[in-house]
Amino acid sequence: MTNRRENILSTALELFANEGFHAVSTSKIAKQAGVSEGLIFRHFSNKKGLLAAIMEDAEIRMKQLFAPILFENDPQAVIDHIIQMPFEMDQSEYDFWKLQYKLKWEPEYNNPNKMKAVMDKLAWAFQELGYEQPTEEARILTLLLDSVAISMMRNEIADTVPLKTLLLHKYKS
Amino acid sequence: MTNRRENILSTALELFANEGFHAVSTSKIAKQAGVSEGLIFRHFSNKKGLLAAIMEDAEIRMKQLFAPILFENDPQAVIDHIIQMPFEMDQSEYDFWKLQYKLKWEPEYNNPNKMKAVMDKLAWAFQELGYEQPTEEARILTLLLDSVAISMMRNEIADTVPLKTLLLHKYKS
DNA sequence: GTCATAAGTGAGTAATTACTTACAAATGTA
DNA sequence: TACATTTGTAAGTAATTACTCACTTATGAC
Repeated sequence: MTNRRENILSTALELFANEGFHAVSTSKIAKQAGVSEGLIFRHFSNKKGLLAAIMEDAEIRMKQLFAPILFENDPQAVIDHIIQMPFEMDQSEYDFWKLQYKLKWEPEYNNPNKMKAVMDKLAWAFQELGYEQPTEEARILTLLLDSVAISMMRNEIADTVPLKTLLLHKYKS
Repeated sequence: MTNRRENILSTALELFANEGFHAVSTSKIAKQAGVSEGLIFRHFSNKKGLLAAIMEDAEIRMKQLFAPILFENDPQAVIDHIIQMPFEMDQSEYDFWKLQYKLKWEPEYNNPNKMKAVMDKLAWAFQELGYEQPTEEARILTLLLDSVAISMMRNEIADTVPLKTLLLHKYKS
């Protein structure tokens, strides 16, 4: 038998990401996951608890994703790696990222400190490479790449290759 | 007597922007606006109709905001003007912009073509100034400035001055 | 002043909401 | 085998939802 708990988590992720937390009812999640509605509350106690469980999984995944960057000690490689991230994002990960970015609009889930380690590493890289304002450069690049990722998920960018090429070129030492 | 229709529109804008369309009930809007719930449906027929009315007002305002840029014919002034926009955004306009950006997550309200004229003008400016990939440059700058605006509204940027200065410097011919 | 129209209310409505509870089936452990 | 625990269900619940309806009040045109 398929793990029903996982089933609930993944269909809730899909629905929350695409329709929004408040727009999706527990009854709808249960139907789409093929389980009884009560089971959601057995496993997660709350609708918010369900979201919290999804976000806990997400936090682990985020740390895994950014770990290679934090361990990199070639500054140019740090920058290149970060630039490439949105372009390497797989379609199957869209729901995951959509939910992350959407929840940034809910103050209780928006935690900019989650990205602080990455920002600091980027600032270090810019400083190593002799940029005059490494902190601001790091902020600009992370902000830009967030926007790029979001825009890609919305299919607003027909051909992403020239964008990626230009960005890598702009940040080439 | 204060115009009750306007009252509904402005409190709905505030609530939709800060809590989300689905998270806010018509009963809550009515209470906060100090009107009967029925009046909302007299004026806007639907909850969605209320949102549509807000968005119609918004479209007019957006056009007014971007008009000066579209009429500008000094390419460097176009770029400078666009860069400065998020930094000149007043706190009183936050709800307006929050709603615009939030609704981009709902496919039926996300219309990238709304910004096409501005993007084209920016691309023209970059071309005039001899940039090698004006289209991509325009895309990058608009994406970045969206992210900057959003980040500012979330109070994630303590001091915006160095950011603005650096951006103007980066795009100085 | 008269009368049509617009603006506004308050008490409804059926449907849906998140969540509970009593119970059954499955699973692990000795 | 026996039995405790976990996993699962179906049928509830009270509260809230978007929306309607019968009615009153205000406004403007003549």
